[in-house]
Amino acid sequence: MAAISDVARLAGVSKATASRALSGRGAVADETRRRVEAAAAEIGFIASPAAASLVTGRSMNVGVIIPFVNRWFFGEVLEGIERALLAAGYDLTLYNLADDGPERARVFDFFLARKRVDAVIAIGVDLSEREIASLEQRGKPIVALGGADAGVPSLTIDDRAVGLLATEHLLHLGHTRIAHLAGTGAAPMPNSVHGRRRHGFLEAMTAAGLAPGGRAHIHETEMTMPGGYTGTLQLLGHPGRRPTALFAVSDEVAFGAFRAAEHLGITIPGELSIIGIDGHEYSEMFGLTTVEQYPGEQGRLAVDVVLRLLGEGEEADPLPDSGAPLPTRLVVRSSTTSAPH
Amino acid sequence: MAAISDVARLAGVSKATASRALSGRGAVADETRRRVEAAAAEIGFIASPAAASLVTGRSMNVGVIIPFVNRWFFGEVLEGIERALLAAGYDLTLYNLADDGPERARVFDFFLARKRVDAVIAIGVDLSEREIASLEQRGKPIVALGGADAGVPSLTIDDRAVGLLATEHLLHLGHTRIAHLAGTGAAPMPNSVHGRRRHGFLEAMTAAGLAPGGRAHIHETEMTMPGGYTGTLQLLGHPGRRPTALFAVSDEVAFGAFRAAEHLGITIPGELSIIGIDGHEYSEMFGLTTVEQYPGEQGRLAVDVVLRLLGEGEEADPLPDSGAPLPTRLVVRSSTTSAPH
DNA sequence: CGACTCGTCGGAACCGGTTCCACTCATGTC
DNA sequence: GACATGAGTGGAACCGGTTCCGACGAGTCG
Repeated sequence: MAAISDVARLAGVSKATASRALSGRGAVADETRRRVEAAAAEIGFIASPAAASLVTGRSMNVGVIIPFVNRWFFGEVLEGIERALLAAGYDLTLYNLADDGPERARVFDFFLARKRVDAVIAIGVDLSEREIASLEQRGKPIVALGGADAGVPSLTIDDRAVGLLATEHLLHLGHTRIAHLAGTGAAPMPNSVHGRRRHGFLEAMTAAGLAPGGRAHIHETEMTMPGGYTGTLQLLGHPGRRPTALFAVSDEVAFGAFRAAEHLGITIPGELSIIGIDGHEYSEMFGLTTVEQYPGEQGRLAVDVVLRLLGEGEEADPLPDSGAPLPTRLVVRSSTTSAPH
Repeated sequence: MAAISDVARLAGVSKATASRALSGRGAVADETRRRVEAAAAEIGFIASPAAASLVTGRSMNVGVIIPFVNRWFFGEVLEGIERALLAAGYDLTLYNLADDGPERARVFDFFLARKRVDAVIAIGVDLSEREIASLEQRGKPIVALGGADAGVPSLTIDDRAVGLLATEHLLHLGHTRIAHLAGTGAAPMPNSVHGRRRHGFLEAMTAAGLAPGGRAHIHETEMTMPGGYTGTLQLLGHPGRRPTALFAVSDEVAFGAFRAAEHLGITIPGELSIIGIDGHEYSEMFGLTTVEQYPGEQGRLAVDVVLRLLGEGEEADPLPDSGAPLPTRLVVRSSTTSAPH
């Protein structure tokens, strides 16, 4: 209701001075600033973002594109981003793009094309060249997180190395019959997160002289607990020599494997060792050995990069080693042990 | 880059007519409209939301306050809201307010007080009177979902009835020693979701003449899988006559109970029946009997109410039975069976 | 045939800030 | 004491739409 002209009148200054006093830009005498601030407080003045945005061209708002909110990794990233953005005075506009349906085009061509977001953070989505070009042409920085995007600053762990590390952990324990529960599309999409983890697995197995003949020991499944459950049932359910260790592409998948093993009467880690990836909140409860990553922190980092790209906090904090993969850590718990015999 | 004045010039009309043609408000000849639309398409005109918002006072943006994004119920609600809002041409600005820290005041006094959101949807948060007043005074409709908010339109299931229903299911199966894993704060906060479910439990037990003497059969725990795990260990871990049935305040808590039962060597449902609440995506995998609710649909409904409050689609769709509790459904699976003997 | 209605359109004000530019005045320098 | 310097301030333009109001022409009616 109250406009800056009201504040100016009450404080006995011009609109220009009132604006300078409240925004902190430009020179204003301390005494004047105090008067303006007092006047603003008195009438409960709150600046209209629309008006400011209209003239400055900046909306103090960042768009976040995310394929799921209900998967642990994505939820954590989102929380981390939200916190960091809020602290910097930015709003977060959420776009949940699960599939590549018509909504996706609408989001890019309408919602994101307008001058409503200053930048875009894309989590785990592969941006097409057209989409990237559309945003960059409008001067909107893009930061990718966990995707396989070329041409835009992107933050990601080294999924290949992580797959290698997890598999080597099992190899070091003496396992030779090791199965991998991969994410869907891992084989046909070698550059996806799933594909890179699968690659790390194969690399370690090959190096150990255990390259699986067929693909018998790799099973692709959805990245969920039920996916891990049914995948494990199929992997271990048939007779014959069973694997003694299982590398699950994510902790949630590993949880499903726990449940399947229970169902099949297989003890963990006695008859089956299981390792996952993520450092899921629940992994401790399961006693799951895992390679941790830190999605909340990754979200915060993505915001850092975005803000720098927007010209904020220029030299405040040092540049993060751009290009360097994000940190991970092997955490050994009770779900992995030496191979039987 | 391109402004509406450019479109107007190219189409050979005034700014006023161009605006009318593109926004659909006001009378414009069909032929003129086509010319304007062609001109807009030619130069890739996209209206600036800030400019429109400045004069109309509407931002086409709804704020959503949510305490967690990584709990199944909340994530599903968020997805439902996002989809519905997007379809209506609205943006969704996310505020993740986990605790009642200083951020909360900042969100209400700064972020939400500005003219940036047209309305607010609050999920599972108890709004203070001051917070409600602050928003309503600025003409911003509020819709509450799953909270215990008085004074604002609120959508919720009948948690007491759900607790009653779940407990009666166990009673009908002949169970008499029934434990309840309640959410934290259920007893001191009888109006919370946890409190109302607990109340339904007690009501059913009392009606069956089984009112628990002490509170031995109720254990409060965090609303997560690890919470259910440790809670169940404490509930069933000590010697003596164990409960034969467990009513978990949520499916996630129930999942934790499954894991704890496995750990204790208790078979389900042979030695322990378990029922949850939610209709969690994973409940089928666990074979969990549960009282389903439909958070995605609830989110959609909340958007319906908000849009109506904003004066959109006034009589398009009929009013939902305001005040009537949201639908739930008992789904019996393999985790519950008749009491032993 | 004059008056009136109605559809269509243009001019101009306006939303609420920010910022450029010009101006004043106190201070410092030679 | 003349002059450059710079902090502090006000006036006014401006961002890019929307909408009020009035004008104009065509069709209708008495």
